[in-house]
Amino acid sequence: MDSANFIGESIDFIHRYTMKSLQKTAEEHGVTIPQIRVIGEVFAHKTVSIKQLTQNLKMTQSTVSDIVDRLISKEYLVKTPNKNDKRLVDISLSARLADNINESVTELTNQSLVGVLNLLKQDEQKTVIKGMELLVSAVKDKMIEEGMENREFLDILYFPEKDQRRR
Amino acid sequence: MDSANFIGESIDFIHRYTMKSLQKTAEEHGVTIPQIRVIGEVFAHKTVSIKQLTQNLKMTQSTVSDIVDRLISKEYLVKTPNKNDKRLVDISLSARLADNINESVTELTNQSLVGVLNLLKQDEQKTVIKGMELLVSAVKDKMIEEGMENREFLDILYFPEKDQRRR
DNA sequence: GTAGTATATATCGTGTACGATGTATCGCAT
DNA sequence: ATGCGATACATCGTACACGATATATACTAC
Repeated sequence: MDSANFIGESIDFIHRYTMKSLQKTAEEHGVTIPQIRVIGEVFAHKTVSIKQLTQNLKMTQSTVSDIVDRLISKEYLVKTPNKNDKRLVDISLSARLADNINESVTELTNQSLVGVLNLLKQDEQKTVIKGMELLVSAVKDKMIEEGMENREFLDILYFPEKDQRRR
Repeated sequence: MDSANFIGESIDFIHRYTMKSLQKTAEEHGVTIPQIRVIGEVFAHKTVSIKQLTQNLKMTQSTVSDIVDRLISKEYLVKTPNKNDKRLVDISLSARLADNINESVTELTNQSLVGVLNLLKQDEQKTVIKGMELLVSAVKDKMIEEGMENREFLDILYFPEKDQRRR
C-alpha cells in the first residue's frame, strides 16, 4: 500500500515533468501541447478525420473538435468536407503552415525523456524499462479483471518486443 | 529514444488509468477527483489556508481557489477569515459534511494501484519499485541540470527509504 | 424506396488548470 | 507613522477535457 502510494506519486511526478517540459518547447512556437500533437498527426497523415485524431491522440471527440477549431482560426489547419462520405471532414495543414513546417514538429515527442534516460547506466535503463513493462501489463490485467469497457483504451500501448505475457 | 517513447507512453497510460479509476469512485460520491483531494486535505488538517492546499496538492493557487469556491457553493466547505493574519482564509469542513464523513475520504488515495501491484509477484514488485526510483531520481537530476526553477516542484516526492543518491 | 439504426461532427454545460493581474494586508526599514 | 516590497487570495481570460445531446449523413433491412 505504501509502495502503491509511491508508484502513484511517481507517475504523477514524471507526468507533470514531461508536460512541463513539452510545454516549454510548445510555447516557443506559440502553441499548446495538445495543439502540437494535433498538428503532428495531421502532418503525419497529410489528411485526417476528427475520428482518426480522436483515436490516435486518445482524446474525446469533443476535445479534438475544439482544438481543431482553434487551430483553424489560427489558420494552421483547414477543414474540407469529405467527398465520399459527407459526414466526414478532411483536416489538413493550411498552405501557409505546410510550407515552413519542418521535422521539428515530429521531433517534439518526448525529447525530454531521452535526456533523462541517458543519465542512467545501461543496466539501470534496463531495470527502468523492465519495471515499466511489468507495471503496464499488471495495469492491463487489472483493467481486464474489472471489465474496463474501454477496449480501445488498451491497445494503445505498443510493447517493445514480445507483446502479451502474464497469466 | 525508442525506450524513451515507451516510457512516455507508459506513464501516460498509467496516469490515465489511475485517473479513470479514481473518477469512478469519486462520481459515486457526486464529486470530482480534485474536489475529493481538496476535501481530503481539509479533513486531514481540520483547517487550512489556500496556500497550504496549493502546496500539498501541487495545483496553482487559482485552481485551488476555483475548486474551493465550488465546494463552498455545494456547502461542503466553509471559509472564515483568519484572526491573526487577515490575508489568510481558514478553510474547514461544513458542519453538515463534518458529521457524515468517514475514513472513506482518506482511503480514496490510489486504491487502484494497490490492486495492480498485488497482481505481481514479490520480486516483480521489487523491480517495478526499483525502476521507478531510478527513473524518478534521473528526472530530478535532469530538472536540476536544466535549472528548472520550480524548487517546490522537487521536494514533493518522498522516497521510501534512503532519499538522495546518484551523482 | 422507407424506416430504423449506426456513424461522424458539432455544440453545450461544467469543471479543471494555469498565467496574469488586481487588491488587501503584513512586515520591515526608515 | 510612512512608505514599500512581500505575501495571500480573488478574479479574469483562455485552453483543455469530457459527457450529453443535437444534427446530418450513411447503411441496412424490408
